[in-house]
Amino acid sequence: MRALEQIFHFLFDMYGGQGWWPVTPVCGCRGETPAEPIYGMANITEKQRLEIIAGAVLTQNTAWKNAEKAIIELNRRGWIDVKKLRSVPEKELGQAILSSGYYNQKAKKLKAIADFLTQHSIQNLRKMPLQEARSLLLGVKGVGKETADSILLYALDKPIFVIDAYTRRIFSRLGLINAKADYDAVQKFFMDNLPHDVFMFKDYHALIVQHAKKYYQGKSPGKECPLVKKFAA
DNA sequence: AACCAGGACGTGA
DNA sequence: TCACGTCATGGT
Repeated sequence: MRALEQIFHFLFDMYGGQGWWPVTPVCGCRGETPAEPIYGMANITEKQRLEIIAGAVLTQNTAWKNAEKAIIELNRRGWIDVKKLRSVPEKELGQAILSSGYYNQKAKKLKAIADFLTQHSIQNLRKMPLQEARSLLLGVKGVGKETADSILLYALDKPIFVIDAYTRRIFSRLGLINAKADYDAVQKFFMDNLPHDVFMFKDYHALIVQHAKKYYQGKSPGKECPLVKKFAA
């Protein structure tokens, strides 16, 4: 099964490297605030890792643009900080992230994660074996499989493949997975057929989102998708 | 003006 | 296990 690797290269040639996770310029922490999202992120800061974790929650079933506004507001208030997230009243936190939708639930989730990070620091989580960190994350209320895996991959640099609704749409359309397959089965399929490379995993998922936004929204998903004629079974 | 966005969780069958 | 309701703002 080389299809998955071939599709990655096809998408990479088509769109180029995506440089996910998109860290906001205001969380730059590199002296100057860059005008555009930072690509590569080999030496990301602790604060940026926390911003990614918060972003993973804020973008749940929400357009990234709306989540991003909330992230910028959190930065503006100086709340991309574990202690701040814990100490600020939940109601105020909700107001700060209003634009991301589900703001009451997400305020609770951010607090739950902040509490969790007090017990298990980002540094410790990074040193931890993948599965151990994963099960700990899944124990946090509001953190499901996709969010946990997004955090593991993009904030903690762990080699795990993120599955989302877009992944299902594209690859079931190609006939490579069953549309009703559960999260773990789809993830296993990708991880069994790809080298476990963190940078590739990051860009692959980002490319899937980019591609899906172009060809898999609206009525008749996948209509003009160039992957279909080349890779559909 | 419906419809949907880079989901997760609680509930009842 | 599985289907379904709930949470909610902002763009098309």
